[in-house]
Amino acid sequence: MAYHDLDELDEKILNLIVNNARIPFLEVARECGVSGAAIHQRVQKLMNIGVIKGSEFIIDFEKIGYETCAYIGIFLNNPSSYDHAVKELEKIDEVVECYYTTGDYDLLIKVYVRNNHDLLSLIHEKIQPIGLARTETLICFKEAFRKKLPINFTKEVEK
Amino acid sequence: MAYHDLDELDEKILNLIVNNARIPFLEVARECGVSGAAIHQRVQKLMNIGVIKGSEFIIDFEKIGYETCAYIGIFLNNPSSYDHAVKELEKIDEVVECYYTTGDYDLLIKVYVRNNHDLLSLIHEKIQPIGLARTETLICFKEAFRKKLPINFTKEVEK
DNA sequence: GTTGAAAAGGGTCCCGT
DNA sequence: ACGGGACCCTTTTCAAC
Repeated sequence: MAYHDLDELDEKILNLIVNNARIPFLEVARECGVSGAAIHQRVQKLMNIGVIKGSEFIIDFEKIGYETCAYIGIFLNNPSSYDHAVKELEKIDEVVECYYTTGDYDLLIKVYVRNNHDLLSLIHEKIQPIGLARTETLICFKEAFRKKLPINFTKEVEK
Repeated sequence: MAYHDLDELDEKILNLIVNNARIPFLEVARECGVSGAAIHQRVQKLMNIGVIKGSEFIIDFEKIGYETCAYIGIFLNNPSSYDHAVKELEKIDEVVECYYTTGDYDLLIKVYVRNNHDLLSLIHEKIQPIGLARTETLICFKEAFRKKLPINFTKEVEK
């Protein structure tokens, strides 16, 4: 089932719940003018088809001691080592996101550490030993903003 | 109030709820061996001090038609234009994250678009007109994984 | 800061349409 | 696929410890 089979109600529900996972479904129901059971069914459907992958609380990692966030571009020695590198990177707690990329790097990862000193240790003692060609680090010293893509698949937006 | 004032119970609660915003607090209470009211109060406190910034449903954007994700490194013409650039970038729907960075770029942003064609339009028609020196695009053609940092602030982990 | 209980409200399921 | 309703569990509040 693709998103083409989803309708305006699915879209409205998604936009209502995406920024607040704790919103009561009955409130969503009232907003949408349908019953709570309908919302319940729709959300269930959206989870079954994988459009909704889960929910999470958003934590301010800076406030709990992880004051350094960085992106690290990774160059692999050879293409065959992709899977191995990803598997090893996934084992490292501090690595929270990992992408296959085109362009300069082979992989791009996002990491959280307590401070710059820990960043260096992380790279030297955990990331480099995996067996990469080279890495390039980009420290994020401030998150300017973070927001959600408006969900919109029923009518294409005009350019 | 800093994270140093948080205790093992706060830590345990955070680890239990961070990957499931819909978990009943009573279930958390049972896991932690305290009352539901205690969990309720703790979560309230964690929100008040900003450790919990909110909650969200995790959407698979690929499944709703946004098949291209990219990071774009931005070079500004001059340092004074930081704030203006950030303000303008925030207005663009497709830009979902923005960081001040050290290293090669001045800013790093994350964008979601429907396809590569839309990525080009986005850069040429919305991002470049803000008045930047140059941009460098890095397309993520697959998210290898995404996970959460284990929350751990009571005892420092040994290296 | 935590508890237990009470009141209010939401989640879930089943059946009828 | 949706609505109504029943049942049960959860959220939220508050007095008391």
